[in-house]
Amino acid sequence: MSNLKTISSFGGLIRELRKKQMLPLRKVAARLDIDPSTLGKMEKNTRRPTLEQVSQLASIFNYPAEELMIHYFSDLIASRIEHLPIADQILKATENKIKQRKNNTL
Amino acid sequence: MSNLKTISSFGGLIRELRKKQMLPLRKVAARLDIDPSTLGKMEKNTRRPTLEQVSQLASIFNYPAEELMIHYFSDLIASRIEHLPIADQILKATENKIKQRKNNTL
DNA sequence: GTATATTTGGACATTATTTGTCCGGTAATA
DNA sequence: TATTACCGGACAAATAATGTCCAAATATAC
Repeated sequence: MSNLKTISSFGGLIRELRKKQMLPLRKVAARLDIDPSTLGKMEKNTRRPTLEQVSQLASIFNYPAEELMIHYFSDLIASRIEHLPIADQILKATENKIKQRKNNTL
Repeated sequence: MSNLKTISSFGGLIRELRKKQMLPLRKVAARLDIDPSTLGKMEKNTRRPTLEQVSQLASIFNYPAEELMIHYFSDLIASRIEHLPIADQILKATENKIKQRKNNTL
């Protein structure tokens, strides 16, 4: 039940992964070289990890880094625009811009 | 020729709008209460306006605020992820999350 | 071609946001 | 009950975003 469609947040996902391996925050936090409290906040989506921490987490939990990155960035973007009525249009426009810019530099 | 599909950047758009009205940076900057240089950078996409400045620009140029906002946010997001090979998947995941969260709070 | 106005870009300053710590309280577990 | 884990708020440090100033480059008007 933990694929991109059912797990909705980065924090929820890494918490699941940690629980599955029966690790306390303390242990994982030590490997990331941060305070357990900070990691706890990441799991509650009130703090964001750095990109490097995202890779480290993927490696610690032996989880595909790419998928974790997708969760990381989509959370980041969603948090920024989900409250707007034009969120959908923004995403479409973004898609178009990226396509267009890619073509222009080929 | 200045619709969402052909104009690719926020800066390019506001520059076009300003030129169409034959206004120097100086004049528009004065209305935004910022240095002309800052506005110039916004037009070159090396500085971002605040959200309030986006509305002000819409009003100054008599351009639909919503559309300008779409340009603003899509530029913001594109700049952050366009260099990634997984950009597209991120956008899809974002879309899904937003949909899902909207349903969960209905 | 000179004078004037506009635009550009870099160094620096200011402010806002993000990330992290510390610590005291609460909840769960042995 | 003792121990371990987790939570959450106040504060601190680091980073990023926004803005200014100024001098050089460009364009426009005379």
